[in-house]
Amino acid sequence: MARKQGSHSDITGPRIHAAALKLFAEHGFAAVSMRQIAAEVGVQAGAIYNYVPHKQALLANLMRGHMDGLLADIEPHLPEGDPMAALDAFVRFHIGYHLDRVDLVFISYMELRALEPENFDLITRLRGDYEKRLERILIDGTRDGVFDIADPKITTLALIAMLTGVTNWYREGGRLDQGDIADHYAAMARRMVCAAP
Amino acid sequence: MARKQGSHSDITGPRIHAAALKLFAEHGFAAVSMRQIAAEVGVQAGAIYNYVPHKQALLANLMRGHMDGLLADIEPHLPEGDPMAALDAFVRFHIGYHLDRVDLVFISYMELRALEPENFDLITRLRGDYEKRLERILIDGTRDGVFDIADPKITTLALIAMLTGVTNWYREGGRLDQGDIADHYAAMARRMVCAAP
DNA sequence: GTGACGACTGAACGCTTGTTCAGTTAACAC
DNA sequence: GTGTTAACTGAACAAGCGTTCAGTCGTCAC
Repeated sequence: MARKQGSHSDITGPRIHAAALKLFAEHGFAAVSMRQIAAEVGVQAGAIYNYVPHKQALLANLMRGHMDGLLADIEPHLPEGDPMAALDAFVRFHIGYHLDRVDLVFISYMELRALEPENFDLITRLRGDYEKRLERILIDGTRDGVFDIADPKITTLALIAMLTGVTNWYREGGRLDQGDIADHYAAMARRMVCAAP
Repeated sequence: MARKQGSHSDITGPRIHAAALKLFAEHGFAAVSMRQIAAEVGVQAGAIYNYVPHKQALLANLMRGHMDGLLADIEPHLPEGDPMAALDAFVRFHIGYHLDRVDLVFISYMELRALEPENFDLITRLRGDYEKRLERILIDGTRDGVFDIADPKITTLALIAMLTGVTNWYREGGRLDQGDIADHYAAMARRMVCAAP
């Protein structure tokens, strides 16, 4: 038996990537075999190679898609000219975007080392671009005197680590919903960048 | 040829664990083979089984040792009765301890999922114990009115994520040394838990 | 000098890995 | 109805996996 019913090329490709995402997040890139991914889709391992040249590309595609989406989506979310509002917007965007894509975030942080140098450099550069968005806000706010920040680079990294950490413990249906969480983190972020009393 | 010179049993065991630590941190647990670990030590793969019953135990030993050390070491570092001083001490201890053990921290966060349920539960519980130390400080400080914290649980998780994030970018000989970094993070932590101006 | 023992080798075990490819079949164009 | 093609199977490939174990050989106690 070969094709089962109708043409599947436009649906199998995404399904393979979705299965890979799920399994990579659950077990790690190296611990997942092409056969497991194929089984999740309901297909033989060989079929995957109609859509992807090798296993590495599966991971690279997922990460690349994640970073591209992240950079494209944040652009319209950041108001110009008001650093405090921009920081607030960044926090809420970051938490919302990441909580909606926990698996993607997870593998993008965990499996960087599984990438070949070329892909590694690309993803690292894109992540740097994203962090620059926040650093820009902090620098602008410091220049305007609305923030009091000793080292914008460190504060950027501290904030991003703090925000991304949410994905490690957030569970849907838990004590707090996404809105509550975003409120808390926005408040903490605001305190971090303002002068102490 | 068997033994090369002198008795090695008390040195080979630690060397195997050290090699495993290095390689797990570099490539991930699943991506490292027993033969690679053995080669790093200068021994055949079979020799590892004189020291460890299976690969999984190698990982579990490393994580267990890390968490035990962490919990034992923090105890004498936290002053009683002064939440602000305790928070400061916690921040400095956490950063110092983690920056001295970047590889251990890395695999303890990354490879949790590679543990079998029994080991997973153990490590997760130990980590919870550690986080409780910080949460206790925050709760005490809030009770005493020196902190202003809406949700101690969330602030705990936010602080720990922020602090542990340092291990992702710190490089020895970089722009800032450990002391500078600890100062910055201590200041940020203080702001996070105090009422905004 | 002899015997016991601990530390290690090296080969082997059955299995799984990523990847390739000739062959099969449903769907579509004409 | 025929021919073409896209989608997929299923078997095969060499390589590598974790683990076991009989055998080898320094070292030490007596």
